[in-house]
Amino acid sequence: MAGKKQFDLDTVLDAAMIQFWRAGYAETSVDDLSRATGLNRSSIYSSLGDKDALFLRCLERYATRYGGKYDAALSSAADRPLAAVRAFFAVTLDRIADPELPDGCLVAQSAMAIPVLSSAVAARAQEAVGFQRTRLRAALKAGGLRDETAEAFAMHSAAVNQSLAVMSRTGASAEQLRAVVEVTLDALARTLNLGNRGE
Amino acid sequence: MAGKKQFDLDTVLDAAMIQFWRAGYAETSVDDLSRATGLNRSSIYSSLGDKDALFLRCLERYATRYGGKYDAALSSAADRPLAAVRAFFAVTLDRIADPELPDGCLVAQSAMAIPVLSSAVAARAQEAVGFQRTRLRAALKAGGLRDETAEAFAMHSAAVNQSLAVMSRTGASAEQLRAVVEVTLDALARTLNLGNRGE
DNA sequence: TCTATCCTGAACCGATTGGTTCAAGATAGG
DNA sequence: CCTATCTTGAACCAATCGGTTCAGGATAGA
Repeated sequence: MAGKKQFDLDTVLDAAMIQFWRAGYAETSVDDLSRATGLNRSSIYSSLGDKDALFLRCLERYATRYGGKYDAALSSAADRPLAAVRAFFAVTLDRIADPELPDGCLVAQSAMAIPVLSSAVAARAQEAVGFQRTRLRAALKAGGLRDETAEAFAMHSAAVNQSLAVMSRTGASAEQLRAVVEVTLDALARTLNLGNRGE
Repeated sequence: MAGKKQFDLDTVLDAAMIQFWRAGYAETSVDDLSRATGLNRSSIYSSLGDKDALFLRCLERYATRYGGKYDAALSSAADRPLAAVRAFFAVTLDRIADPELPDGCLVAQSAMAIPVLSSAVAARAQEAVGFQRTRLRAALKAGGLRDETAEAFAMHSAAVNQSLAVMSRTGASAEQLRAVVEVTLDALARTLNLGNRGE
């Protein structure tokens, strides 16, 4: 070894991720990334690869970080499915409420841009959206919902979760976003009660 | 007058609108617009203004065209609120199902890009999202919902409507999108029944 | 036919895009 | 101290960006 790394990789990746998150792939130039990370252009290429590779890495980082939180929120679904889904949405609402982070959602942002993304990036974005549906479906099944009902609610909840990203960018307040979620939670609560009564 | 217009304005505007709709503002160059419309670069500038003005015009066109359809769908809300809201979502689902048109939604697309749009365009996009909530709220109130309930359902329905744009871009099937909507419609149906029983 | 009007293609502008190269400087291990 | 390794800034590249200009062709009314 020799000269040590003169920047913190985690800090740099976070800065790049936030830049992509805020402005999107197309509206982020390598110069923007250089400014955001404080790294020189040539350092970005030598240390992090080209724009596509870096974006993919940021998408991965985002999916891993928040994917973990979503999984944790849903972990209690078998015992208390309603509270679990509420916690699921709280992950998104808390993230939006955090003034340190941009509004919106990097995955939703990328999903909207799929027609103009490279196939590798598009596939990864599509996969990330699919994961949300998968973890919701598993949680809802564990919570006692019939297969088709779980599937429908998983799809619906994943969609509503993405919609929060859109609405937050239009300046929707925290209360308004909560209202969006509450309608879904009410519907789930009634469906769960129906199932309990039926057995 | 002299030399007649050598292109059909409606056709050209539709082509430009679809280009923006598919690729978004940032990923659409004036060259792309030239190719999509068949018009020369200089013709675009002299006849339609610069990129910003043209985008604004396309956004206006989009909002007017589909705004009218949404209004028509909701017009029967006083008599049959559930059917009206179902028709509201059908406007979006039909549009997504149309193979002639891009997936997604120009308004949702623009809303996601608000942080990097010019203030005039951003304001217009924000306004367009607000209109959806307003027309839904008015329809739901006319349908007999209490003010707060109408407000919550309007917000929720507008959000779900936007989410269809995101989900359609990830390759969601028509049945999956219908499932997303059906959960919302079920919730509305039960809320409407509750109100009827209460009086 | 003449002429005013409109549209066309092509060239041009400076700025910025993603991407590459390289000499010079900083650093830590030997 | 010396050297191998890493980072840095700056220059450079071709391509494209949004935007402008202009000569010439096409057209319709007079």
